[in-house]
Amino acid sequence: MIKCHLSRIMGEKKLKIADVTRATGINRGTITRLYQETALRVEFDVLEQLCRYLDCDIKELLEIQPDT
Amino acid sequence: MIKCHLSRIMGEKKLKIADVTRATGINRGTITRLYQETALRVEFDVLEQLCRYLDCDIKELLEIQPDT
DNA sequence: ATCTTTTGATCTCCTTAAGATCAAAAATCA
DNA sequence: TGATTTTTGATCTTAAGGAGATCAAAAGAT
Repeated sequence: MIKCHLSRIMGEKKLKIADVTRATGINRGTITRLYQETALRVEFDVLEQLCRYLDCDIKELLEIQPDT
Repeated sequence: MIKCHLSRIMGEKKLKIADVTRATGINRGTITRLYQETALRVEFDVLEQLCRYLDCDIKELLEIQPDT
């Protein structure tokens, strides 16, 4: 299972979904899905834009969870 | 730009596309696109299966390239 | 209380991966 | 070398789910 840490990172930076939407131009629905962890895939340019805006690495955003 | 290092990793391990297809069950077209770097997005479960099979981390497979 | 902003929910449209197939190229073997 | 098997490139259709938009409710600000 792949875990997306967007909500934690945004929390740490006190960012709202609307902030990320405004700053990156990424569709709000897309960010919401990643935030809520309902997304099953990701476009490479979305991943890149998010990392750049959040000033983080891919590995900080996406992590492979060990099986439970 | 996001760089996918699948071809290099497969090369190092001397794996063919057919090998990865067989072992992971991922569609050959999907692996080919990642190998040729024509894919524009990736399903999370494909990413996970590839990392597990190749025994690598997401960061070894996907990297954000600095602008050229 | 009113106005603005944010967010959750939901809808349609569109892109592209998934999956399958065919033929050519490459590799394996007799 | 010729025959057989394997691998791969190309391409087509189908389908999944993100893109984009909208509406209403909730939250926040004035």
